[in-house]
Amino acid sequence: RRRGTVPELPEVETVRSDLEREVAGRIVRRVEALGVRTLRRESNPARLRARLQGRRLTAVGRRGKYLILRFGGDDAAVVHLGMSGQLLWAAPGTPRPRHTHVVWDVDDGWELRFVDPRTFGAVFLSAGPGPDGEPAELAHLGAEPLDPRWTIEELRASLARRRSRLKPLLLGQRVVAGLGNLYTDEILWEARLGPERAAGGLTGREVGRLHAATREILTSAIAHRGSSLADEQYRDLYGRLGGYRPLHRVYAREGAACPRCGGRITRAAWLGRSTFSCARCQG
DNA sequence: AAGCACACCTGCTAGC
DNA sequence: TGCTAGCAGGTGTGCT
Repeated sequence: RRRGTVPELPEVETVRSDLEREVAGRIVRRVEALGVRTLRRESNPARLRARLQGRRLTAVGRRGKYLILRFGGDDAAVVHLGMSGQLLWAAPGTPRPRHTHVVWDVDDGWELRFVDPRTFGAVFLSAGPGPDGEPAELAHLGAEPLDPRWTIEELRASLARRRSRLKPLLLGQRVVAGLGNLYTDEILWEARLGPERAAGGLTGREVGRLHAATREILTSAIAHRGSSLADEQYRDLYGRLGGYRPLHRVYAREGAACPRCGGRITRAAWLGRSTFSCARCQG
């Protein structure tokens, strides 16, 4: 079976850095919002036009899997790629692909396009920054795992006394932001921790391994510009594939030998999703 | 209150 | 060969 890649932190960060280099500094001439479901919260096409047209995109940020397009002052548009969303940089006159839901038309005629067949993605205007300066709508998100301020102690404290199993907790975005099904499996393998371990039962040493593995896997995946699997669904701003796939240790490798211990990698169906792990060396 | 089930959606694939 | 059921999964909501 072909298994898909959906954008998680490394893929979103790759798009963020592409946007920062390519689109930041340009003025948005026109905004078109064509998607019925894509605009979320209080946003609608008229409000998007009123707030963004004629404005300069000053910077592009990221929080978890959310992209933040900053337009100066407190004005920001938040983009989530959902499961099939792509932000694509397109030359003037290039035909728009199917499922193009939002288009930012910049000063020289190039277009930033939000293309999203499954419409799980989202675009909305932020109502304003929260206490941390990020859009208030993202205040529920947990730690930013590559932020140097994220410590082992903070992770230990947020896992303590939690009865949830490790994998669902990491997928929940409230302890750590930005992990999805693929990188959670890769991180738990790297940390030698079973996905069904009770989160509150980790030793100090195991919390340290989880913290280090999270940083290591995400940093490596960003360096390879993210993962694209067989469906070639994930693309960067220029439509190119990510290069991290050959480095996957467990994800979508059911039946293969564990690269660490030679055990058999298994797939378990869980809460409506797949979990890949090595039962022999993940304790 | 935390943890879980479920809805949302399209493209692709296995299986008849 | 043509059709369809099933799977893939991030997030928000609502129930227990």
